[in-house]
Amino acid sequence: MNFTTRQVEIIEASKYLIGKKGIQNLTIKNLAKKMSFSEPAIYRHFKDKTEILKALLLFHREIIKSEIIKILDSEKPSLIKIQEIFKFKFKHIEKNPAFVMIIFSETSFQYCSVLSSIVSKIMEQRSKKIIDLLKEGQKNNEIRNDVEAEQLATIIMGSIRKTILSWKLEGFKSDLNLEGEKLWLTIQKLIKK
Amino acid sequence: MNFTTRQVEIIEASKYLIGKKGIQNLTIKNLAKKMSFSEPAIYRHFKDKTEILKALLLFHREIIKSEIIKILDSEKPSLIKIQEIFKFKFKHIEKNPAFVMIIFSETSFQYCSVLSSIVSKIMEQRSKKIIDLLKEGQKNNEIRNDVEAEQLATIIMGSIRKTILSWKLEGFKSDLNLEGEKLWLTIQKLIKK
DNA sequence: TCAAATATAGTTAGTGTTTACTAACTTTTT
DNA sequence: AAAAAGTTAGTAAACACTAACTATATTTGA
Repeated sequence: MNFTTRQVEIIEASKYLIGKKGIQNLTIKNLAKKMSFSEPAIYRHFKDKTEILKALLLFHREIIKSEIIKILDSEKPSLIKIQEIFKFKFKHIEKNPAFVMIIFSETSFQYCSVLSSIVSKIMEQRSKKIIDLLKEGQKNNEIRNDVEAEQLATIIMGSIRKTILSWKLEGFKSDLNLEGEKLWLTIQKLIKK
Repeated sequence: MNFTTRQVEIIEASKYLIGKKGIQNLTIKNLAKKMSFSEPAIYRHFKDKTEILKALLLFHREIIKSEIIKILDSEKPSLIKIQEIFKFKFKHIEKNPAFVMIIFSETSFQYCSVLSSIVSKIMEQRSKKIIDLLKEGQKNNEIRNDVEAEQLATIIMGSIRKTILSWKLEGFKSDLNLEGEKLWLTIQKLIKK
């Protein structure tokens, strides 16, 4: 998980390319052009293309993970914590459109079990954290407990994804943070006790 | 939108290939093999590969549309109608795994604006129908009206997608219809008055 | 301290494979 | 007779990746 400066540069360039035209825009040729050196030079820094995508996923996972841990470690009520994770997700996506492409490209990764299992694991870990938070909230009487935390987590994560997807399909036109806030107000009303 | 028998056969074969190994498994070569004739023969029935995917999307859209209209035209309460659409979606997906792949491959279609706009339009139309149903339900005092119908639609559609996605990422192991029923029970509790 | 040795990071030129698609011909159906 | 639906053989482009070479730092040993 320790990357050289050049490796980070290549990861950033990959992010740029994916963000602009999707996964299929990440070719060694385009990457080399963006880095303004030759194609074989890429292979001095990464064994193959899969390693680049793997690095991209892991690099970003760490950034997000540390941010979420910061939120979880605070001494705030569960509902506020969920709200903060909510806000962070939308802010992060708006800043890193490349990551949207990656999030929605489980299908593109299907040919490569290594990558799809990384995406799958990331999603599972996120789910777990949300579920724990919801259970905590239910215990503290902040969140209604006539419904299962697992289902609530599905609803929360699903609606976040859907909002982001609609934003993407509409060509990133609307204000994603605003959409996120509107969604949160509704979610909050539905789940709080 | 009128397809010949051979065209329908090719659409079915495409569905099979995508369902098995994803979009990237749909190549003219594989398609020809599955149809047990030569590659150029495909081009006697479709101008190019994009036309095949377009046909696949439109063909299925019609099937789903007619089913949903049947539900909408009945004289049942809105909440029951939503439940029926809910059930239908899960049943349909379990029967047609290929369609899951297509639903989750907006990214793969990004290179082709024709295809991505079809997917985008299908989603938008579905959204509209759900929103109308929810508004109807709010008017009839079946559904809580302290939240916007648009947001509820996002939550409903998002959580359906998320449930299907988890099922897919887990390798289609769990009972999708059961998951759907569990989700509905929760959604119902959250949205009804 | 400084030249030789070595490791690092780049180059050009090219390979083999896969891809969608076509030209030209043949068989089958109408 | 002609239209429709198939065939073989092939093309051009895109792709990930490699071999072999070169320039540039970095390390090492007298």
